[in-house]
Amino acid sequence: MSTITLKKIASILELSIATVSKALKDYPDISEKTKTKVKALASSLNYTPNSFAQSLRNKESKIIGLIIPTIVHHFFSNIINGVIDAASDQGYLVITLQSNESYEDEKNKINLLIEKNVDGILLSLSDKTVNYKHINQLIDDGVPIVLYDKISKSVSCSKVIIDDFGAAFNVTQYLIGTGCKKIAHIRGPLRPQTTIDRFMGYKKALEENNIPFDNDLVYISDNLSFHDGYNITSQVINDHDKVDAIFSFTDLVATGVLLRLKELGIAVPEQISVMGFSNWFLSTITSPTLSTVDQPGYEMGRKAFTLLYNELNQIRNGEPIKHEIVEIATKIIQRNSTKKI
Amino acid sequence: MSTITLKKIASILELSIATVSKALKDYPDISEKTKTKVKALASSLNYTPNSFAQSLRNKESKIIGLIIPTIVHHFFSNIINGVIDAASDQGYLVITLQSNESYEDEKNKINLLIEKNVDGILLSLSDKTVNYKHINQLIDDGVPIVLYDKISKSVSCSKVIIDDFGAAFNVTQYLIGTGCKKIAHIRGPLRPQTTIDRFMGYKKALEENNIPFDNDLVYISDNLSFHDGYNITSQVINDHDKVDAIFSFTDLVATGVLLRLKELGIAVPEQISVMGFSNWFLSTITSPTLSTVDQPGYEMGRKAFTLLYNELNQIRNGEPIKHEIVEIATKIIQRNSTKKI
DNA sequence: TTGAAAGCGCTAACAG
DNA sequence: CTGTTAGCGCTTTCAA
Repeated sequence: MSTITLKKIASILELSIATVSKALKDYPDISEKTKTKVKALASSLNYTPNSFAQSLRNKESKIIGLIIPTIVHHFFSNIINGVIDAASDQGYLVITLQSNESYEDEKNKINLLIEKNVDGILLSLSDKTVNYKHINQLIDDGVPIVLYDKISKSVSCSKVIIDDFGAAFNVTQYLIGTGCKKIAHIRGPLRPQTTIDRFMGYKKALEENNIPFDNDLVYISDNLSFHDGYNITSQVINDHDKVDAIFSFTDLVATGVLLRLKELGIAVPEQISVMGFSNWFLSTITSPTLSTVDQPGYEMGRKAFTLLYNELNQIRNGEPIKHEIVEIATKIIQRNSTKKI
Repeated sequence: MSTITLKKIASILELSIATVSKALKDYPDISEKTKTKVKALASSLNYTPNSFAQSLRNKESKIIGLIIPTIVHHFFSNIINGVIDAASDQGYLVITLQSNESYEDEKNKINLLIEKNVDGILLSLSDKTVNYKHINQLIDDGVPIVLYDKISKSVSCSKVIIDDFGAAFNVTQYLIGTGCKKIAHIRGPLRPQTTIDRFMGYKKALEENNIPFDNDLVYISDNLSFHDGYNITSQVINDHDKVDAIFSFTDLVATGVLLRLKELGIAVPEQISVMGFSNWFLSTITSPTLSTVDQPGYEMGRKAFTLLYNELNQIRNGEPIKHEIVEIATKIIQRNSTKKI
């Protein structure tokens, strides 16, 4: 494909490059006649502007970077999908990179993106990231950035988060509403804010319902795995009498809970209600199907892009940049592992 | 960030832009002294070359496009991951786009990528794509493209495929080896080559073992869904006596099979063996766990990029372009839904 | 060993 | 209404 350039079109039509350029962009100061002539030739020649030249002039690439902790992951896949869709609605393309929950990777991937002159970055902090110099550096350099899902309060930029606290609060409230009184909680590792918030929501709901919080009913799953759920369930049953609900901070772990309970001959939900979190696909095919919390990843992705897009526009218009923090609401998906109200 | 350019560095050091450029790239005709001086300043100023200018000169973006039928999908996520990893090993970044299994989307997304001047494209054909003009156009235009997973024989370019025929053949052979004699097959829709190949592999293995092929034992799942598996199992049991194995062309459907068999009180694998295909995560948490075929998505992604990269190099070196067709081997994952040999 | 100059393809201010 | 010109930041040839 001997590439078509404005120059080529100009020379064929015996016009100047500038005129051709303007004609193609419908500048008002070009006659209709030339416009149609130029456009006709351009489209028949299958002209596409050279994006490098455009970017070089306009100082924008119409490409954004997306750094995701783990690509092979249902929730994050949905986020990727939402970001790509929302971006493409505005004519943006997205370069995706994976941080592998590693601080080093996170820094390196950010650099790669910066070197490619992306217009902005969408980032979910890795679990291991504890200092935010690299992020603050970006912000100081004027690179628009929005944090999604795993964020930090000590970084000043736009953010999109799931309302984990509220979600866990509602779940616990809901379990209590179905008559549960002794609710165990399987929480995640101590670090990420999300698992902290879910734990706090659980605790708060107990308190508001005058159920004394018992720390012995809280178990930690470090691996977020099916087996953790399985093993912890054995412990729960061993340690306590009359537990009537287990609220797991993620579906996969809850799936392990379900299996272990079935093996132990404990009826779900009659004897023990089981609640997951995330609404992964697999929660629809366990037996019984798993009640859970829908985390709208797709919507989160869309929203994250939108916030970035807003900042991009503010910059373009020379307006002051307004950071925005958006909480995405979750909703309880009631299936067969919990009692009806 | 008042961006640092070669010009700026040059003026600070009172050198010419050309010298600075060459010093940074270790040209042999620059003195060590200036080189170190230039490099020191550049790194202290945090200089990163403007990628647009570079691309404009070098006519390459070091970005490739990846068109994926469905982003939220375990197998495809793995492919994305493999592509991104392999690309980043060679300093390439990847823009991901989704075709939604739509012919129109496929064409549009390709255009977006072309407009961004990506160096090459990785594409899995949508199920609805029946004519290949747009692809052949690309190839004629000299855009390197490699097809992965869902390919077409009528397009002449590099390709990476799963050996579906061989995989299904091996599965069937394996089932026969465990003593199964009346093996039902749940196949996918008529169109995509993958489901055809799996069906053909099944058939061939029966023939080679002198088991007469019976078309009544072949069922079609149109939705690739859990419920299809569930419902078809009812039919299978209803239609036939003594079926001793059900080989489903995908895990999700097999999961439905397992549930229905359990409900019917049919022991797996004692009475009926169940075999899936794809080794999705969910096959590890069914009960019993599901024997299946591992489709190495990650490896496929890596390989697809590698083929593209090879072509890119051939072009750069002015060599003739060699198309390569690679078949990725699968392996049987033996779990508890089939009898041991 | 260094630098001047041309040019990649496009845009936009300005002149005619 | 059209064209000239300068310049975005970089690379590379050729001259000094």
